[in-house]
Amino acid sequence: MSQTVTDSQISSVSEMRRERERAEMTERIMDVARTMFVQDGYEAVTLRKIALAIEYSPGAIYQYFKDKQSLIRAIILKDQQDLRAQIMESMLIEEPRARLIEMARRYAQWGVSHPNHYLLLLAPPSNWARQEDELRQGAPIPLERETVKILYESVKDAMRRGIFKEKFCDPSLIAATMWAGIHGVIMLEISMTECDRALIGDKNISFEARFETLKEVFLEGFVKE
Amino acid sequence: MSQTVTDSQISSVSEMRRERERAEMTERIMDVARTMFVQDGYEAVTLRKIALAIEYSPGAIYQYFKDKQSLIRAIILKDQQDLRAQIMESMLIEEPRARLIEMARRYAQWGVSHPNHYLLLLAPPSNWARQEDELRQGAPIPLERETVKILYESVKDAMRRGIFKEKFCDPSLIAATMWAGIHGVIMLEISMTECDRALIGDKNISFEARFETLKEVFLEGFVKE
DNA sequence: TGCATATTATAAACATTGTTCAGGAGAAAT
DNA sequence: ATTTCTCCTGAACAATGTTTATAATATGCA
Repeated sequence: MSQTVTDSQISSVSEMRRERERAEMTERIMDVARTMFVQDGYEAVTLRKIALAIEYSPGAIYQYFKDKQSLIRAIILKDQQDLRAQIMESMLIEEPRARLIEMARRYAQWGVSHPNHYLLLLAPPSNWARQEDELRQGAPIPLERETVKILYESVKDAMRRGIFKEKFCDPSLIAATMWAGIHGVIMLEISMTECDRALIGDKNISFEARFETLKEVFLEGFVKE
Repeated sequence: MSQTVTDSQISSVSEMRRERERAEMTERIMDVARTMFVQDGYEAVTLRKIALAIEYSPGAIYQYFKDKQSLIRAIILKDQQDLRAQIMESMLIEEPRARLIEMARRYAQWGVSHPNHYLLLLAPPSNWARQEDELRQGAPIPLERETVKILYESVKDAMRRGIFKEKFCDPSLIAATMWAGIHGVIMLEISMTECDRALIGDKNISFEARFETLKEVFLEGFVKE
């Protein structure tokens, strides 16, 4: 019944143990599922395979997760705390340009090293029902989207300090465009095959080179001087 | 047996009719499937639903398409001839900057108006086996990727005419970065929900505004003067 | 025409998914 | 000791893509 909700009134001691064992089991399922997911993507995470790996029956999983979608979401959500932490670290940088660059770099690097996570976030299967929470007005920002918010705030901050050319006066537009560029570079790296790359020039362009170029363009395009 | 291969030796007249009826049936299946696909994405295209719509049994479809994946690929491939034609039209523009801008605009507009096609191209389900043809060296460029090639050629042409700043000397890098940006803008439009948009600023930013901003940045960043 | 052959559609099955549910086995609480 | 609650299982269900034996039909040819 109570899925992720931790009952605040914990009385007896055995109840605490149950709660702990439940958490352990939840984590165990997630770990097994994560391995499959990271390796082979969403379809590879089969409830029966998980059940086999943890030596339980398929139905048992439903006591810990509402359905397959929730399970994957839980995994991604957890892994994204790492992303959020990484992004947050770049907030320590004072100089607005350097901070934005660092944020972008960390974001891109996370995306490239978590391709399946990233793909599922940006292009979820069309049969995924939207979570109701996300639609509700005034709901807390879903963790998986918070990083975008942070980027936006940093852009606003940078604009306040007047580093952008005057013609770019809308922080939302700047942030959106920056995000679009970064996202594109990530996708280029994630889902482009050797064949695709050949089309665009024989040379082996590294991810870093592409990121550097994007950085240059955005600096020359957005930033003063 | 012979799937898409049209036998070159057509002798009798009735054989021609069969061939024609076969083509008609193929198209009929594709049309029904396309409607579902455009509306609700890949998972919505159910062989049984198609069979119901065309009033045949599910198995019948397998005489016209190897499997579901081939069917969808055929649909996308066909629709992309339209994209290719659109892109090609911008080749008429002589002035390299204007041509690149026009190409980008047409590409982006196609993507936005064919979201499911676009998503499937850029982020195919992880269980999709790569077609062997695409891997083969020296194979003809798959139609779905040809547009990227055209973009690349136009960038090379523009560079030959010296419109880019000297620091950007690799056409592949420029093309890749441009494509990344355009792709990002498309994805922003396609797979961003109202909730996501709210995070990045309250205003309702239109797709056109985002495209314009990207154009500005790239012009200021890449192009001389 | 009559027969052989090739094409095509069907119905039924199969395998694999996610998911549900009745019931049982224990532990916990009383 | 009895009740209650939690957890797990095994079997089932529904929906999917896909295969196959079989029947129907059309074609080609004598």
